[in-house]
Amino acid sequence: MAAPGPSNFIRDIVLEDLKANKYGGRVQTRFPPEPNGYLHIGHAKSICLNFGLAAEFGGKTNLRFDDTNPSKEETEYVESIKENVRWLGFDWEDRLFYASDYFDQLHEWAVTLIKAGKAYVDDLTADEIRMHRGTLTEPGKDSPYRKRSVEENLDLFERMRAGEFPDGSRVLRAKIDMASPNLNMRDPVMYRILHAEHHRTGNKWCIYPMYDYAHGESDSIEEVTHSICTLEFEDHRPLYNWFIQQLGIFPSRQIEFDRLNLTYTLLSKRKLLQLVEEGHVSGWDDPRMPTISGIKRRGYTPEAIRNFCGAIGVSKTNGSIELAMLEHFVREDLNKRAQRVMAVLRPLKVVIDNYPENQIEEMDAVNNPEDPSAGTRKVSFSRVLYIEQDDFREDPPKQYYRLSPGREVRLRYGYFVTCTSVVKKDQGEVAEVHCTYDPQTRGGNSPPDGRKVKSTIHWVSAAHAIDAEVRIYDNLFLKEDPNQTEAGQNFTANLNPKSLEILSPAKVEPSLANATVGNRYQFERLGYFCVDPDSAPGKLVFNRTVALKDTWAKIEKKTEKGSPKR
RNA sequence: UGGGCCGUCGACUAAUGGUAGGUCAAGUGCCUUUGGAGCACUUUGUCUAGGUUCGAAUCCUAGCGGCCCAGCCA
Repeated sequence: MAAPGPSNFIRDIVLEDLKANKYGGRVQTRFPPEPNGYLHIGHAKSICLNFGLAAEFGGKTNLRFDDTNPSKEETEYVESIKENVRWLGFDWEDRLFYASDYFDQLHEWAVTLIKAGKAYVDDLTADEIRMHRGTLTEPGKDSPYRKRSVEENLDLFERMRAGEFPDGSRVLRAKIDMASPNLNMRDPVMYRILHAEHHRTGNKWCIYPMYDYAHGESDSIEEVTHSICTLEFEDHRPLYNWFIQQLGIFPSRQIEFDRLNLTYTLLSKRKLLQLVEEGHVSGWDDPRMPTISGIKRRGYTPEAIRNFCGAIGVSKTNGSIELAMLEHFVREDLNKRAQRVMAVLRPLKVVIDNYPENQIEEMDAVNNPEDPSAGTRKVSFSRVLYIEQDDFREDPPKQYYRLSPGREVRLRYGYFVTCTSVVKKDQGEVAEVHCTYDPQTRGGNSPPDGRKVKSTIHWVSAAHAIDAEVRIYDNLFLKEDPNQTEAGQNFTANLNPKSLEILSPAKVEPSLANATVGNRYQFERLGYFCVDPDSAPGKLVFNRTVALKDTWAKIEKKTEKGSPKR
């Protein structure tokens, strides 16, 4: 048993069922992805819910691939899904299942239903079936094949299975009610003919069960007690229950919850696939993608994602979580664990004129103020440094506390420096800044006279810094709801052309020389960054996971409205 | 327009007929060798109208609004 999980209505139901001893005190859940794409943060919500709930009550969670459609499913996807679930920190132990494990049983049950007069082979074309289905407001019409004898149905279904008929020529349908107000009950298709190779069963089958026929039974076979799924399957529940009742098999209880929506992001496997296929992103694991692989590469931690999933709750209202909520949980987690380091993204040369030409000092820097056990390290200080271009303004606006002519600031763990002059390029652009330092402020300590400084900025020693490429990410989409488009456009019209900005060369402190892929750091005053797999020996590539909260950016944005900037 | 589901601060979510609370966001102040972090404080909410009740976010009725369903996809 684990600690109590976050309260929600599904947990309440489980609690009630436990109290009523409904399943002999058992809690069995499952996470049932279709292996037709990569998992995304929305799936993480479901994974946390299913695994979390079972763990809390000493139950088990199965990983089951709902692989009933061979034309869309691939082994690459099952591997990525297994890896992602594991990375998130969950373990299905020996309970890895596939709906395809149940194809024989499902087929046998289909025969049972035919024998009971509850299923029939229909020769209508797909178009004809659609026309017979009726509409939302009008009942459907019975297929002319609905009254076939059991013998004929058995014979035809067997010949479907034997491969006698071409794709699409016949289907097996449940015989329920063509006048049902619930369209799912209007004689739904159970089996279709698909002469396609399945990623696991190969060419054994040329008929494949529909999800609606396979899903409930798969849960039943696994004796899943609480079958948790998203809202759109609510209308399907009566159908799943119908099959279970006709067959007299273990009744799992289906409970539906709202799928995750996140502002500025798309959570649809189909659309994510489109982004990959059309090359709008570099792949399923592009750090701008909301896939587990993408946010992992971006530098998110499993803990942050789990905390997020716990915090957003579970309900049946369809809403959209602000992206800021997700970002909060990465910052919260990384703040505690990420080592601090100094890095300059857009370098501006600073010369400290009164600092001895060949002198180098090793300054002590704290690795993580949130975690004293992380210790300290040395950083080299010298006469020529780089600071952030943003940290200098020749003509500082109100409330800008950083370096500007005549102003003194602290170089973190270095010295107090005062800007004395500026060297410009022909175009008037600032090429370098000259300063003087106060030797009495070594380590960045306040001088004996008690002089205070309004700002502390980061720096790297020009002679010691190493080059790196830094990738800055912004939202992939410009609109809160990427699906909101004008007529004739699709969501790709909302793509943010500036979602990726590459900064190179950035200058980072030399302690980063042996950073390895996946390592996460806080670049002081900038944000959290991690080493990208594109890195190679001597060529570091960092992804910005998320920026630090930026009070100055907020002030600047606010004043920008009223008055022109600068 | 048939059926199903859902409406609580800007966002998400609690309150299970009895004080509308939490998180994020926003704002203010304190603190600070990160304009980070932390701490303190503040603003804003029960879709509407009736009804039941000593008492309603909660129960009932009627409206209004949103989402889903007419794949041989899942």
